[in-house]
Amino acid sequence: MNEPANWSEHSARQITAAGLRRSTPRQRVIDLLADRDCAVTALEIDAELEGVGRATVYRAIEQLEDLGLVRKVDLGSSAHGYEKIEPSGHHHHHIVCDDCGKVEPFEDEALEEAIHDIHRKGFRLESHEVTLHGHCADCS
Amino acid sequence: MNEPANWSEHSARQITAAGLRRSTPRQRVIDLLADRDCAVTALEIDAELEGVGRATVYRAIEQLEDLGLVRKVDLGSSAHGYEKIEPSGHHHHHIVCDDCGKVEPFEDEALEEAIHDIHRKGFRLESHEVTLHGHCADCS
DNA sequence: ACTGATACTGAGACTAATTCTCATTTAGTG
DNA sequence: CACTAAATGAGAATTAGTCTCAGTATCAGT
Ligand SMILES: [Zn+2]
Ligand SMILES: [Zn+2]
Ligand SMILES: [Zn+2]
Ligand SMILES: [Zn+2]
Repeated sequence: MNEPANWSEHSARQITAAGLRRSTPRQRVIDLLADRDCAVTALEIDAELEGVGRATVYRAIEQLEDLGLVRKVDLGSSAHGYEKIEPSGHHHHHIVCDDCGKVEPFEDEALEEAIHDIHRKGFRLESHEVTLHGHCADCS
Repeated sequence: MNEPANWSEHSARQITAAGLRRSTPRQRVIDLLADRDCAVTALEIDAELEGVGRATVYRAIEQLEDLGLVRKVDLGSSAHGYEKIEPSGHHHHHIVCDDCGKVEPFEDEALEEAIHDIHRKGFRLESHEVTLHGHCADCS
């Protein structure tokens, strides 16, 4: 019961609520992110969105990040992408093949529980990122 | 019962075993990493090691990584550093303050168990990285 | 210790990713 | 419609990281 089609609308509303305007270029970035279920890099977005400037793509991502609508994910070998954050809190983590760079999403309830049980005085925890590294079948 | 003073020697031995030579510049990179208990960025190493070229720093890091002597760690906001890998397998993960960028190491046994229980067909898992994000006391 | 083969090195050119600047356009308000 | 400020795109600037290459240093063999 996810709401992939709604994240775009939800984000547009949050953008407005934050006092920002509804511009076409930014909305196109939002729509592209809404369509993807896993990480996309800033340059991929830039390349895919003809007519939208690089600067705009980076700015949009930054704003969405600030509003907690998008999260940055480490994709190994110095690359990183962004993916939408479902308001439900439902999310996944990533396994990356250190040989070919393939990235695969995964979910694990026990892992989530272990993380939720971590408390650190002097820190208000808000999110987490887990990346498993290994070698995929093709690279073994 | 850690062996912080020995990692440097251990690494030097592995370097030799891999057919590489014992050069002073590379050894200086190793020694610097041996001294640190948490992540250092490549540029920090470069800045701290007068007389050692940037290229050499990056090359040394890459070789140490390939030999499994050093691991890359994500430090939030597009920065990443490297830290030595204890032969014992003993390691820590990181909490980063999304406001000021402060990074703090932590260890959690339950988390490690949860991670070790994860199996993914089509993937031979070898290592993992966990980063908790939040706000430190100073930034709240 | 001398020698040769070759790993290693530093300087700086180069590339790629991201940020910044600024003149122009556009959304939203009245 | 008119005004104001947010937003945009082109491209310059900055940063991080990689590559090239001519000279240097390591090490095995003598
Ligand atoms: Zn993903
Ligand atoms: Zn999680
Ligand atoms: Zn650390
Ligand atoms: Zn661990």
